[in-house]
Amino acid sequence: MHDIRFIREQPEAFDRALARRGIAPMSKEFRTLDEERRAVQTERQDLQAKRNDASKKIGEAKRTGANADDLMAVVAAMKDRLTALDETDRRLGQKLQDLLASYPNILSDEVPDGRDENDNKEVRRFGTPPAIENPKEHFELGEALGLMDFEAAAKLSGARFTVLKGALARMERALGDFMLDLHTGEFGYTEVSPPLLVKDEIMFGVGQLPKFTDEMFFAGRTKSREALLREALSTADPADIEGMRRGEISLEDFVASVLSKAPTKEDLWLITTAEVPLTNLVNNMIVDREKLPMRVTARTPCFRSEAGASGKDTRGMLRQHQFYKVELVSITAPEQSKDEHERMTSCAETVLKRLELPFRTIVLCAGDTGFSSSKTYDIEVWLPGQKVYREISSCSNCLDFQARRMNARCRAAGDKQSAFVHTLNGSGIAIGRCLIAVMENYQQPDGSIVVPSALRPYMGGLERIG
RNA sequence: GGAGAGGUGGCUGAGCGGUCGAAAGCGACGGUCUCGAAAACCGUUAUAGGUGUACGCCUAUCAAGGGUUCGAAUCCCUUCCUCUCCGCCA
Repeated sequence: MHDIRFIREQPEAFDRALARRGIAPMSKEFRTLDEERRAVQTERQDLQAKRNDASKKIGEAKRTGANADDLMAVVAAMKDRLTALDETDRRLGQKLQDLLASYPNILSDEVPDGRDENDNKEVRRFGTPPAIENPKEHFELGEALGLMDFEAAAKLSGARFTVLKGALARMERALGDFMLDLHTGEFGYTEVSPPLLVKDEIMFGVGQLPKFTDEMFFAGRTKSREALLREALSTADPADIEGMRRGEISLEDFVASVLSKAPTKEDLWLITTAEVPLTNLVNNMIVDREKLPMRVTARTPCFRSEAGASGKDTRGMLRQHQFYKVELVSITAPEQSKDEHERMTSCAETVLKRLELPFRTIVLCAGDTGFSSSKTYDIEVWLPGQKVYREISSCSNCLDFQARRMNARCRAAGDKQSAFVHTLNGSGIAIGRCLIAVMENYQQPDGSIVVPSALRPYMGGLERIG
């Protein structure tokens, strides 16, 4: 969500920011709409002031028993205009809000120009890829061990699901435990166990709604088609029903009209990441400045439809509809977010260092940076089976972009002025992909997998799988 | 799922058609007093937006959104949330 005052005061800067994302200039439209709305608002408020004044006098007159007919006539005369202004103000205000919420965040100056992932810049590298002869991919290793079952998963849920068994199921659990212990024990994050189903406004707060419904799963409660139909019909305009009966309105138009007015209340969305509930912990709050930065972490399942990735990564468990991830979220005061972003990224990197997995960290270019983010580091882990670095963590500084959508502020004790907080989120890290990385990097010629020493305490001392 | 009771400022809690952005108490902050503190006393005590160079003025907000009315915290409708009892349930 953008700040209309920023656009009003620095229209060129706003247009330049859009240009970096490959979006045509919009400041003119914003300013026209803004001026129109403020004109309406001013007239409306003046009229309201007059009405309030007259109403007050009517009250006094009635109390003393005097005649108030003249005054009442004055108020009645402005009624139509006022109603029209109310409506216009509401409409323009909504239009402005929707427009402000539909453009991506302004990129940091530190983000390199570029169109897509090919233009991302490496910032550092850790470890060296192990020399493995004829390395296998994780699904080959897992299936051979009998601990990874894609057929069973397909039977239960279709494509893009996995059944893990035995030591691999345990390793998944161990990885999450290890990460949570690291972040809470050494980096000061507070562990949270949040809801996995959330409301519309919560998805809006992090920028997931209204634009990205395709990526999400929806948790609707079952209702019969009849009930749904009756519910929709109950909102139909009687004039439309009559019109359709007389054949003046086609069935198609009638249905369209009913649906446009039908209740839009949704049930709940499955979270795509724990960022959603964790960031929204401060939704619609004014937080004490002294309590910032606030650092929280959670291990949760994540649910993604992967609608835009058909055909990509279909083998194995690299890209799933459901996977576990440990998420890091920081809520900071505005001046803290830049340092916090570096700190958070290093917290995520530490996970890979402790597991002794080779990785590199890149900064995403303008064209590859997500909607809500102003700057994003991706951490990519080495996968010997594919011989490439693959994304395993993404750490973003959203500045006040999400805070505006959520109305999340902070205020120092004794201060009058409040400010929007800054929000940051990062994977710390994706558990499913981490499991893959461990399997492939620690694979042995006989198909067994050595357990990284950092993980052994979490697996009852087990040193090798298979 | 059924029945009922509610949602008022940082908190407790009055108000139930007019002068109410809202009594009172608590808390917090400032002052008097004191060597200092406590007590006592006096005072201050929301947020957002519009508008003007400016002390300022105006608008909105008593869960949210509509409506009735000259006028709504107060009346009506819808939604959300909380609590109590019953049923069901890991």
